[in-house]
Amino acid sequence: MLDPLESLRERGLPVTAQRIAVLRAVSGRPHGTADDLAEDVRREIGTISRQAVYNALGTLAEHGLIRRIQPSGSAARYEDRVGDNHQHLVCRSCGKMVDVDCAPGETPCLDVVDDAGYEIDEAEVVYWGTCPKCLKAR
Amino acid sequence: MLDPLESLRERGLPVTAQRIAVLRAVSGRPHGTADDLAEDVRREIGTISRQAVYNALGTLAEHGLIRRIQPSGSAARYEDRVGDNHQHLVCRSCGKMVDVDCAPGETPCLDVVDDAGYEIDEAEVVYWGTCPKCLKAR
DNA sequence: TCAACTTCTGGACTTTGTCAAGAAGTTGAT
DNA sequence: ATCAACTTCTTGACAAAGTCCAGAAGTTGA
Repeated sequence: MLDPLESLRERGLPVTAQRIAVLRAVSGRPHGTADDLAEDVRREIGTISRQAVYNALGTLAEHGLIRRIQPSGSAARYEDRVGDNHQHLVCRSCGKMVDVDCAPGETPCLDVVDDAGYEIDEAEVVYWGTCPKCLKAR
Repeated sequence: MLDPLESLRERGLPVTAQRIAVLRAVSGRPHGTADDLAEDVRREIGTISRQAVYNALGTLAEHGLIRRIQPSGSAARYEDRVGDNHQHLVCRSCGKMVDVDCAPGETPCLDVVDDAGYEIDEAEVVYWGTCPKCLKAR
């Protein structure tokens, strides 16, 4: 990914140690939860408040530097792969999440028969299944 | 929908007043949260514990009598339209959720390039946007 | 009617996240 | 380098959604 500092400057966001560390943490642990990331950040810069982590994640997501995913029944997760339209595959049994690429060029079912007057801006796809490990354990 | 009592019997589930009432409540309030439904149930049968509501919702969902949807940043919701592959459209601003039908016959992007060894059983699609009311309010 | 099993109740507890107020840091202009 | 204006961070309280547990009650099939 781009240099965190540059990424922030580019968008006119004030640069803080917390934001840089959070950005690095997301980069280093794709699909991490806010808690996971807070731990990583603490390992890097000593301490950070929970609120600062949520603030940073929220701001970064809002400005398109990271992407927030929230699968059913689990805390929100974050990743820095943005803008490439990949989707996610989640194990029902252990919660493990992996990236999947859709058939290239195909946007999944974006044609809605009746949009009920909504202005649609995003389609989020989550595939549910069982991961190899959990399949074996059955 | 089918008679609640019959639906439970068919699946060999013990029939309890709570389950019947929860099933009815889901039927009568599509996209309701556990709390919404608990209120409806109390109106019908007097009292029910929170745990019983969660138990019933969990069991019913597990046996395919209802479907659980969990949009980002909101409590889980339940509906009794099952088995017809419709999807959901959620307002980013007020959280209102409506059903949408995909182009008939098309299963959305179920061809995954690399399934990472997972056994995929469901693709969940959530459309994000702004509802007519919130569009007007801007 | 009875025994075995499952579910329900009630309360404590956990997780995930938000709110608010004051302290500290960041930025751009001087 | 310094200063004012603004934003962010810290701390602690709070809230929502759900889970865990143990004992009471209900359900089912024999």
